[in-house]
Amino acid sequence: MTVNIDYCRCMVTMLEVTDITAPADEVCCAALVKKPIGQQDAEQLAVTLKALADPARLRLLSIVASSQGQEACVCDLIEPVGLSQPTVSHHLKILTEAGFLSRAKRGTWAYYRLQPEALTGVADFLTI
Amino acid sequence: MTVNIDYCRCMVTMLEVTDITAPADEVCCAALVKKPIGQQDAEQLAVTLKALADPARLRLLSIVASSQGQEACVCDLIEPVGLSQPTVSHHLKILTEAGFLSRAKRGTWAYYRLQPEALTGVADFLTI
DNA sequence: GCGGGATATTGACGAACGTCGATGCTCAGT
DNA sequence: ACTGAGCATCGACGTTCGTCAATATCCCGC
Repeated sequence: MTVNIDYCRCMVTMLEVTDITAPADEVCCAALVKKPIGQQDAEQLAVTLKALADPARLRLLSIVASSQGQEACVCDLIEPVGLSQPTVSHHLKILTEAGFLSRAKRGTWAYYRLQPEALTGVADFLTI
Repeated sequence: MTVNIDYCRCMVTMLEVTDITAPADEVCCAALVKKPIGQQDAEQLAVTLKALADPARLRLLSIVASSQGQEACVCDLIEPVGLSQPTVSHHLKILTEAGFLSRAKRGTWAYYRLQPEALTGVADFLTI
């Protein structure tokens, strides 16, 4: 697996790692491992991870992601996850605010679409 | 970024994706995106992600990871995170049970060491 | 503009979580 | 053995979270 400098830059700016003092023996990335992150960065990252850390939201995200066009409306999600409509809307809102989904209203339907960059962004954080 | 088949196999076995019916137009990985995950898999993955989804635990993990030998004892972690010793022990236990840290007692000290595979395992889940 | 369908918001409730002080446990040195 | 240091566990507290029923909002077709 090769990781180029662009992936790193995305993370570096997000974590504002401006003064890297750790030994530069690694190629790139893994901001979490290079240098202790600050309190604010930790809180922001925790919010993002907390959006994923729920079985219902993981299933919703997975259903949307595996739908054609990586897109689905709320009415198609209620029955598969077995939760009430307000609860599904609640979870979709959290996923959207965290950047994992985007929302587009067409008619009376609300279509949620996967934002793959958000997933890869989190993944790069955890990759050595 | 190239992802080989071995990374995929690791995830496939973990999610027991035995009957992949989704179109095989993608090379590999991203079990979350290929096919809707089941309830049990979602709960297990949520437990793992929930272990990361806390500012104190992210900071602890980051401090341990950036220590020499990717290892640190509890007494070295209390002051940097600014929490009580019982709270630090509590968080370290959660991170250890989730597989992100390992614990080794030497004398009266308990040394926690980073388990990088756990991080890459989660990252592969989220990578397209 | 009215009625009905799809979705979002509100309010409420129980469960889970993060935190701490107090206490228990284990090991090293005396 | 006794003592102190390092760490884990326990019990308790306030907060956050996930969930639902009820209600509000938006939009389309008549």
